[in-house]
Amino acid sequence: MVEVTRRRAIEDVASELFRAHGYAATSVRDIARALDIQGPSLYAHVTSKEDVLRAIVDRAATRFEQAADAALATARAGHSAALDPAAALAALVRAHVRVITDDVGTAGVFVHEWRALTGERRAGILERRDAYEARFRDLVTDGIATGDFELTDPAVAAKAILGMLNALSTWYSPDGRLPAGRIADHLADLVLRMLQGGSR
Amino acid sequence: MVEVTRRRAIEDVASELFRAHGYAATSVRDIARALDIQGPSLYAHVTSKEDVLRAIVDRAATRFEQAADAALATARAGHSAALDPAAALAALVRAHVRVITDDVGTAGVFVHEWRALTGERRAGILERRDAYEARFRDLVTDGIATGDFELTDPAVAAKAILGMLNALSTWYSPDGRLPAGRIADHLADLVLRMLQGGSR
DNA sequence: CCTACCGATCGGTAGG
DNA sequence: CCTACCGATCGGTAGG
Repeated sequence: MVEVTRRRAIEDVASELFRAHGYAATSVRDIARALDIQGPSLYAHVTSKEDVLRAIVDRAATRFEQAADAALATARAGHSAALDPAAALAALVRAHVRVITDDVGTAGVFVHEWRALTGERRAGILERRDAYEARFRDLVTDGIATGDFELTDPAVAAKAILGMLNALSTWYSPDGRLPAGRIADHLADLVLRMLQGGSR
Repeated sequence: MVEVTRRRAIEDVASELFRAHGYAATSVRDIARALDIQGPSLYAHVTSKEDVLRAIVDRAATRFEQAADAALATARAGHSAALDPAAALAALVRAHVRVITDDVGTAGVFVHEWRALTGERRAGILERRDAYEARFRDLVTDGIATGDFELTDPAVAAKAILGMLNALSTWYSPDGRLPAGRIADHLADLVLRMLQGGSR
């Protein structure tokens, strides 16, 4: 968390507080206190408390989207013809896990606190969340079509995968037993096995 | 949600509001309004807002624990000797799903809003959550020992399973496409496949 | 970035 | 279960 601007420092501090205590339970003065300034001084840098939340959630959404773009582009690069659904999904899972472990505060806010947004901001982020979930669902559907995956409901599978991955934002700690890379290995493995079913 | 006492009606209304908007974002007057009474009138039935949360979370914890007890007792009943870990875990998953779908408001509060508890109440519920998670983890460990399951980290697997099941409290609706029973079928299937790995 | 301050709302109490 | 009310805190503004 090396901040270049004051605005960014505010968002970093706020994302950690929002993740730990929730948006509604975090006051503007709590954020200010963590930065060693007075509450009203925050308004020299932000227009409202909700705007801070919007900025955090927006940035997190962008990070998830870009990581997914990069992961799928790489997975596709290897294969001139059709995409290997299992390899693509594994890449997508690893990318998602990396976004969370790289900044568990921001990711946790994206996962849990977007509900505190109102009006258009809420609608906009809901749309992006749905589109992101669709990437997982579509890949599962592809894998069923190619015969790589063996299951009947891609929508439930996508909800299950994202639920299991997003829970990471509640239990991951950089100081934990497992390094982020090992966790990504385990989760990608669990997801693939869940979908592939195998000859059993 | 057929309430016998006023106190229970308060908890039912509050659990739905807490689940939908969060504990901190729900005011005592919001709860009262949903019951068509004045805010202060609530205090004839409860001692504090946090006590309402505590009661909801306590009851939810008890429901999860009792459902797990019953599921494991049934799974054990069939086998005079050693327990079949796959069958036991499937029963545990189904029981967990049923508790959520039977009352998604209360379950959602248990899953997400217990953090708003303070002091001893928070510590107490954290202990019960840990013990509950240990049931899943221990069954996974058993299954690895018997050779039924094929994976290396039971702790990560337990977190993954509960994360995927608990996400149900954010997307399940009684009016949804799939009836609760079908969802339980899908999730139990996904969990078992995730653990069994198979000969692939 | 500060002090001084605003109206609104919060959880909760008194007294019926 | 009500009205009247409490001190504390909320997000935010004015004016430097």
